Amino acid sequence: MLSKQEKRLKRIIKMLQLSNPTTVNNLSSVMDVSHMTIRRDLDLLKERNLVDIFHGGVILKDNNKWKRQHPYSLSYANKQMNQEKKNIAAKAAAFVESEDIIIIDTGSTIEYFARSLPECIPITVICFTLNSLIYVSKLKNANIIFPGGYFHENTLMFESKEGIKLITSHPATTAFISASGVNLEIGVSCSNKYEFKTKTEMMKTADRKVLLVDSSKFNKVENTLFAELTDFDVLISDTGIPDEYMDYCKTHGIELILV
Amino acid sequence: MLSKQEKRLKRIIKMLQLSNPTTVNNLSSVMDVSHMTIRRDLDLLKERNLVDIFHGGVILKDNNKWKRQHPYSLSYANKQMNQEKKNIAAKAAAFVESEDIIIIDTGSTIEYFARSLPECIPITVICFTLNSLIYVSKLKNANIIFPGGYFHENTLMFESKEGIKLITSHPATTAFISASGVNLEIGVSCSNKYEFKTKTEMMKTADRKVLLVDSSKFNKVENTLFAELTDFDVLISDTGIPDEYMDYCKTHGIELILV
DNA sequence: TTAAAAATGTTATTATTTTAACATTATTAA
DNA sequence: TTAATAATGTTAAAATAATAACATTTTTAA
Repeated sequence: MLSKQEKRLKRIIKMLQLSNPTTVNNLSSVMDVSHMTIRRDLDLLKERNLVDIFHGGVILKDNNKWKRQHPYSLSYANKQMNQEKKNIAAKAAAFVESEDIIIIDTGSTIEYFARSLPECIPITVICFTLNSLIYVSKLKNANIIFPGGYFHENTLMFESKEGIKLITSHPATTAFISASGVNLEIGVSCSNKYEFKTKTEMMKTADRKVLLVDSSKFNKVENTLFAELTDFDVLISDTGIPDEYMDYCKTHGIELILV
Repeated sequence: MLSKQEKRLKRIIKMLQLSNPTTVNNLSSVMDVSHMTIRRDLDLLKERNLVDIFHGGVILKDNNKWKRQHPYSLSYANKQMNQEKKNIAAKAAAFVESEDIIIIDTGSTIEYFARSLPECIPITVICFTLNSLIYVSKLKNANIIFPGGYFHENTLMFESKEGIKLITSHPATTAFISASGVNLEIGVSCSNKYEFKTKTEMMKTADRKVLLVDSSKFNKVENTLFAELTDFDVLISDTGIPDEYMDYCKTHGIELILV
């Protein structure tokens, strides 16, 4: 026999399946318990990873949503910064203008960026990861250039000498680049050696360099250094970055955007 | 040209597609407009029946018309021959052996072939279409080489000079090739001029050439001729092919397999 | 049954969001 | 260009929701 509370939890889930999301007030009035009881129930459901709570209500989590919809996405180890990444990506998308030739890097933030690209202005997109390609290829307004090469499963990236040549011969107006480590003294780094050539080539050819990194990457150094922070024109991150980086950007003329 | 507001509306929908629901505050901060502007936008979207508004935020209606189809498969004009294509693909997959380096062509039959590839022997796959890549990239037993280039939406194919070089520098043991026209006198043809270089290069470098075509393609000639029938070592088709092709294969030493 | 524990309810305070009125800025058409 | 109009921004007051502390009820187990 289920406890009263467990029965309520089941009923909440059922109600959510009927209309998602719903409000604390609605649940409270329909189930004839106080809003505090509902809130405590929701806290439990949240702990069990079944719902998300927002100001005023709840939404049912679709746990398999990610896998079902996007089987080619990276299996993100750290989903902690997902909202920040999405916001950073959305901000970056505003930098894309009509007739731009943009080149985009690897990583989950960049995948979100690819998913945020405008659909109403003509652009050319150079990309070299499968996860981004899947979204970019849907754009009706984009020419797509994919410098191919050898496949790396962990990043879903392709790279080769020939691919580098394709990048070199198509100078981008803006490069949107990610990193797994950003350090004032040491520089900007990534996790895989094979990324180096592609990253540095993007940096060389692109007119404007935009770095997209969430704040969790700051003060870290990963195994492959590929740029100085001053090599970038724009840095987009979230408000969690250390203060010294704000000062650094100011004094070194890097446009800093925090979401 | 869309108005600023319409652009914002599109962007709001996009952000919702990334994370649903979302808050007025989040939208306002990411898009750098006041919350009142967002509220007015949301009112519009609500009027258009695209979203629901609740205290604090918005949720995307799941009947929304912005949901795009997944266009990673070719929109097969002729689904008549689908079963034949699948059977042809399955037969062809039996030709793949351990340590093989195979290169695979464009088209729906080849997509079925990619989906039929063995999962238990180590192979290297060279492919250059998005639809095949999506299946090949799931294989745990395959090294993948993707000669990149410019994207062609109708065939989901990529091609470029640099891609050709990658093909040349990785001679395949077997090439699995498709065609949209097979004609005894004229030869084997495809529908798009841009396929020519890639197809002829595959033919040149591969040790063994296998042609996969269903019987509906016989006696047809499409605009770009890329080979003679005698250039192939194996022809896999279905029992609907004209008799003269059977004789031809016999007299010209082409292994003919009908499913 | 009863005391202890757990669950639920009540209330006031705090935090957040909404609304509405008006100011400012951008866009449009003459 | 200017005047008119539309779009967006600002602000303060009103409405709603969240939190926390404590009261009450229900459940549990001796």
